[in-house]
Amino acid sequence: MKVLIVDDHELFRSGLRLLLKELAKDVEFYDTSGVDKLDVLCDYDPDLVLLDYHLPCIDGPVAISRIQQSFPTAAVVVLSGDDRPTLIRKVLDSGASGFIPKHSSKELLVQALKLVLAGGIYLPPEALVEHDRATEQLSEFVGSATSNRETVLAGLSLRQRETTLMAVRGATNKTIADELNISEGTVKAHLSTAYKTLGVKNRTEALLLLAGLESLDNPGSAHEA
Amino acid sequence: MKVLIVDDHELFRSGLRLLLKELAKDVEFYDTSGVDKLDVLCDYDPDLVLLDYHLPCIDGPVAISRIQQSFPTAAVVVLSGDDRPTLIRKVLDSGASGFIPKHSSKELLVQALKLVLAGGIYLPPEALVEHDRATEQLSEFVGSATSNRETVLAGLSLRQRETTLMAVRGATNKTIADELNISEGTVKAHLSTAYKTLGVKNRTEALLLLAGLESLDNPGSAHEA
DNA sequence: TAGTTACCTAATCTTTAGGTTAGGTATGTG
DNA sequence: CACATACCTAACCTAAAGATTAGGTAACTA
Repeated sequence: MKVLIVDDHELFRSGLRLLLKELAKDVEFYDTSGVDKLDVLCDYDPDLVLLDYHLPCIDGPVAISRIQQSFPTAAVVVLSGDDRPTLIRKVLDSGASGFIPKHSSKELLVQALKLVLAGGIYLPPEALVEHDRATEQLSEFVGSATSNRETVLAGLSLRQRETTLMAVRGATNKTIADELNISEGTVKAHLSTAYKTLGVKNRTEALLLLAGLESLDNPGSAHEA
Repeated sequence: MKVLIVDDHELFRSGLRLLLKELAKDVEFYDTSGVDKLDVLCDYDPDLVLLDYHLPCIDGPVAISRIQQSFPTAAVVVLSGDDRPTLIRKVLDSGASGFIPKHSSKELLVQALKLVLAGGIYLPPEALVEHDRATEQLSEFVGSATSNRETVLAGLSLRQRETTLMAVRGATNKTIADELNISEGTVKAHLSTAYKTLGVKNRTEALLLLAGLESLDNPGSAHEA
């Protein structure tokens, strides 16, 4: 296996080399002090790149993407003394397969790297600490909720849309009827045909569909990837 | 090392046992089909708990926290066939140390578990797919969806939780009754009291509450007088 | 012990939801 | 013109949902 270490501290590089002997017997090392010297290594083709995030004179994410350009098949793992969640997130979003704080134990480092080489992504505990309150969260939820919404509702007529949306927000048929100044029977008819075109059986399922939660959890009737 | 496997499929449990023989020589297994049987194992004290997320009749996050109560020192890893980012996030937020999609390779599973046991957290690649798109906007949507869920459901009894969760996922009273082996009347009674404590009037409102969407707001062209 | 509380159970009755059919209008097309 | 289509309307009738009442058990308390 070929490993490339990118770090400007010679001492750290050699320490890392020793450490990684535990990863596998047949490790072939190459290391460099900066990303700007990658061109020389164009035929090296490493399986794993260990990158010190705080290189002088180059931005971390830029370094990551430059490495990925040079070695598309390599897994990039970032090492850093700074383990703030924001940074970790940034690194992973830049395409790295792992983030390992420098204060990690030897065992953890080795396991994390093995994991990455097995195709996984390593995320240190610190990355999650701040999550709840702090910041980003994916809103594949909101995203798909609203976009699903538009596309799915497109197949409905005006009255069908109106009644369905109101029903799905908790209104009773009676309420909807009053609101729209039509009879309750009419509301039911609209809902019925709307359900049919949406492929659902009742307002609960309609809500699940429109909210983009095929299931609130379980696979029952979810679409498969 | 002691490993506890919680899954309702006997076949999956035994397959997993075989697989995990590769993890270490001195593995001591115990497995069970449901979280409700944990009391029996109170003196077992596992190092690692492998949990199937989609257990019948129990909410995933509830299962996780119940396991953590019973075995505070154990690392909980969730296995699931469903690998949507929302779910993964939910699992990690519930305190699990890892999420492993069931479609993962044997190697990846083993490495991920080693990693978790070394103190890390494993996150599958799928978890990051959607991130870029929505990273800035941390859906207090999902956030409040899950956390609301826990706190709100806390006020319900076991049966009330079960029936409510099933109802809210689109199941009919009849289906719920069959699933739980009780009469439809009983289901209705449970739901009725659940609604009362939740402060809602029907399953649609319950779903809106639990999903954290007070408002599925504003359609492009909804109500018009 | 009796009394209280919490929970699961279930049958009843009322209300709400949903399916079906059908009439009305306003289009567009041969 | 006759014909078809799409949509809004609404009155049925059945099915599902929800409220109410009530019996039974276990645990806890006076």
